Amino acid sequence: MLSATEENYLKALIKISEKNSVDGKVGTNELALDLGVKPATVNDMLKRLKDKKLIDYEKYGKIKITKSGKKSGIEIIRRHRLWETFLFDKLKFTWDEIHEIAELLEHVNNPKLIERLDEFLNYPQFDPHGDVIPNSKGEIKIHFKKTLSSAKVGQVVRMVAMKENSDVLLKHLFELGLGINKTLKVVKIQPFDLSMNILVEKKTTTISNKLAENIFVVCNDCKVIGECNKKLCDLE
Amino acid sequence: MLSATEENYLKALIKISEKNSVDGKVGTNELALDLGVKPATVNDMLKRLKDKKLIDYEKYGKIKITKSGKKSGIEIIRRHRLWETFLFDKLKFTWDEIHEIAELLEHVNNPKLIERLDEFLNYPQFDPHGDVIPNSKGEIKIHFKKTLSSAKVGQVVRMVAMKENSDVLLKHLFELGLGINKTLKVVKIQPFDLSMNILVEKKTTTISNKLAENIFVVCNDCKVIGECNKKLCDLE
DNA sequence: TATAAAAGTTAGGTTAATCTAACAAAAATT
DNA sequence: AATTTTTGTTAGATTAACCTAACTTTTATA
Repeated sequence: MLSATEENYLKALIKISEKNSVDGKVGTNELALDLGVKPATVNDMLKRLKDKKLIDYEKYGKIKITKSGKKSGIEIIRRHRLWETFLFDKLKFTWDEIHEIAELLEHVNNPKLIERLDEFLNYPQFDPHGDVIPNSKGEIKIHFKKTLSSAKVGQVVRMVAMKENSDVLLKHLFELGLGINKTLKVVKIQPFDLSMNILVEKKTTTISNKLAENIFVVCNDCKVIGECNKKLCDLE
Repeated sequence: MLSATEENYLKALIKISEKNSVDGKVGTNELALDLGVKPATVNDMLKRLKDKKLIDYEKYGKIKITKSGKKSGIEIIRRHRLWETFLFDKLKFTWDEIHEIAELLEHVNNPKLIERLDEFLNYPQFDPHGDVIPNSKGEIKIHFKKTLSSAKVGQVVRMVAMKENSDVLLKHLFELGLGINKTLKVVKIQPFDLSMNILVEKKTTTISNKLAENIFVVCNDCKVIGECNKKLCDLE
């Protein structure tokens, strides 16, 4: 069993090591800064996390999350992103409101609750910010995010995010039958103004190039990678 | 701001003082037993709750919750019962599963979350166990729970609970268009076997006396009482 | 390479929430 | 009324999560 604090350390560790990239190793001060606590506090916690075999760590060395730590951390990320999806899709919160509330809900630890929530939300693959939701096995789909405007005729893509969260854009997309996690096919691109004919849920609509530039999509058949041995997203 | 532990003390205090009835006063050992901690632990906490003006308390005296304490406590009860309703109605958990999960979710403190959840659930008045859900002002509707079989012809009542939670009963009720928070009117009672003709959502159906004995209802126009100066329910 | 700066550690302290063991007060019973 | 039982309190510990202040190691740079 992990405390909410320990869970936050693992989450931060995954986030920072994604950023640092090269070796995925993290420093004490870096962690402290991210978590908003003092380095001395982090130092105490590192001992605890090491005892629980959630990190590899030697005095004055760098921090490296273990397989087991990563597994737990990804579970928290999964919970966070599912709750964000719930708050956005069902309770109609806006982009900027969901993170803070999900930070609280993510620490409610009940596996069946998360499975049922996933089912209720119809197994979403992306949260409202366009980030991948790890599946129940902790696997993460690697994907290549790009704007819809860069898609080719005939391609089937899945919408995962928007460049901005304005009400106008949101409403416009809704009217077109578009939204996060919706799949669409590029039917035709007008050479004159680059406007697109797309097929969404058996209905054909036309969208301007300007709109297409504001929609992020991923290809619809990327690989599932276990245990997060790759970056969470934005991989190129 | 209250800690989850403090919230649990207030909840327990309200629950026990409802039971003790007469003066609504509670003892240290009683509280300790309910919360599953030692009396010494409770004693420490009493000092803290007194400092925060959540209880009235003198050494060796009885514990009495204050207005402010009751207000907070009722808010926790509201959260708990709304989450239970969510888990039952939306995530399809059973009666016996919802309490435990709601015990965790109730401590997520975000007022807007609870308002939105309430709205999403369509402002339910009773949780799946048939207990009243306090409204957003902390007001509690006093009601007189009785079995549907005791209702008279012409009466309009609201279903609030069942005697048991069997799948068979649940499915049967669902087929009849019945369920918690549904309103129904008694159209006719057959003198021979006491079976009832009832009107639910513009549809008339017949239910046996045996079934009617297993359904708890309340009259549809009871008074709203502020600040919980009466028992939560089961008032006669 | 010596030294200054940055990064990391330790020692000692605090608060919330728990415990055990011993004690004190109140209530019940003989 | 005296005594026993129940109830409640205090003192002293523990653990998690935090802090400050002082110290040490590593890294960067003059």
